[in-house]
Amino acid sequence: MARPRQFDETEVKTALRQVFWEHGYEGASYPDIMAATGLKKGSLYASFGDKRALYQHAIASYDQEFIGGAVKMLRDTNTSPKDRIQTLFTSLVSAAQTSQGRWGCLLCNAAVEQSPFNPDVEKAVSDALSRLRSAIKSCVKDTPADDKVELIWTAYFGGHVMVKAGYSKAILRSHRRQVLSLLS
Amino acid sequence: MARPRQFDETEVKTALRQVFWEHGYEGASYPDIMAATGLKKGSLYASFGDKRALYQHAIASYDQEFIGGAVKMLRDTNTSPKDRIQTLFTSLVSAAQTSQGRWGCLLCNAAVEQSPFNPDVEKAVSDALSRLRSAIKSCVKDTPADDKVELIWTAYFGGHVMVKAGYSKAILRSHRRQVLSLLS
DNA sequence: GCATTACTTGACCACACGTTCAATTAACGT
DNA sequence: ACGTTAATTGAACGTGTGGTCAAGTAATGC
Repeated sequence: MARPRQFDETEVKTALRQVFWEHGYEGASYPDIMAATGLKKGSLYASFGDKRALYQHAIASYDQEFIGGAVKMLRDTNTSPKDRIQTLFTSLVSAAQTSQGRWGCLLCNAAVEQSPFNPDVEKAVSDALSRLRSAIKSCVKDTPADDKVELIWTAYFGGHVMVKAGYSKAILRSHRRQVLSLLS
Repeated sequence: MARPRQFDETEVKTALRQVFWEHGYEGASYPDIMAATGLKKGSLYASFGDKRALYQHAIASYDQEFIGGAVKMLRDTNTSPKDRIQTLFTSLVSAAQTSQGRWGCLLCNAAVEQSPFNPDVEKAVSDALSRLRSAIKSCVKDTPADDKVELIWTAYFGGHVMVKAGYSKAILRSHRRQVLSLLS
């Protein structure tokens, strides 16, 4: 056989997720990407493809880790629907004004800056968003918010816009309280 | 005296708004900007400054025209609060899947792609967003949605994310109905 | 030990970017 | 008619971009 890879594929994908999350697609340059992953351009091209492909890997990693986690949480019937929605919006409060920058939600960022220009991004993003919507739907089923799925859904991503815009945790807490009031 | 300007300043600012709205900050190149405004680089620099300044002009134009218009509408007590909120979210439905592309909301786009990196953008965007929030607040005062200002506010910008993501008018209409149900 | 094979490296490419500026053009006051 | 002054033009600049590739390196099977 031949020389084995000197990096862990999952670690690299996590680094890709991080660097595109922080800088956006166009804002992340190869120097940034190389610094984040520890790989040189050549290795990145050989193993993962061009910049667009790297971005798709970043989206996939975010989808799997964060959207996947949220969906699982929202569908966990061991806790009350209200607790689950509270957990979802608490992650938003945590995302506001952290010391490590305001990254918002990678999917939300990708939707805004890339979906209209890149069909692959559009598909990956809308798939993930729709999955979250379904999870919210199943969570609020048989609650007073049964007929307010889209409202809760957009409120979640609108909250991420506010995080990017620089609003405080206090605003996001008010926001969370108002969402939770729909469920009682 | 000297040679007068051969362009209308307001028209150029409108063109700047359009081109950054469509392509985003980094996505709009000078060829794009020159085509949209009809001015050459030199004139743009002499009259409006560098690319960051052009972007600020675009944001200001959007703020004045669209946010200003929405604020005025929301504060117009000649129509019912519900009608006013309906008008606001009908603009969202119209923004979905138009033939001329999915531009969303320039302020929302600017928040996501530039606010964390450009303090001037951050200030202009959060000012405008806050003004809209105040207008929503005054609109829903003394309605059942009196305590749901942040929810309606984020739902509006979350809706713009969905427009960018490519969702249909039908989804946006459901969304509008759910927002309006808060007011009755 | 050696050939094979895959991974890694860094130099290199063409191009597009935002920006600058000297030269040109055109309107005004005199 | 002319000089002044600002607006306009287009070529040029340096830099950074995403992408390529031949040479070097290291692990495996024989």
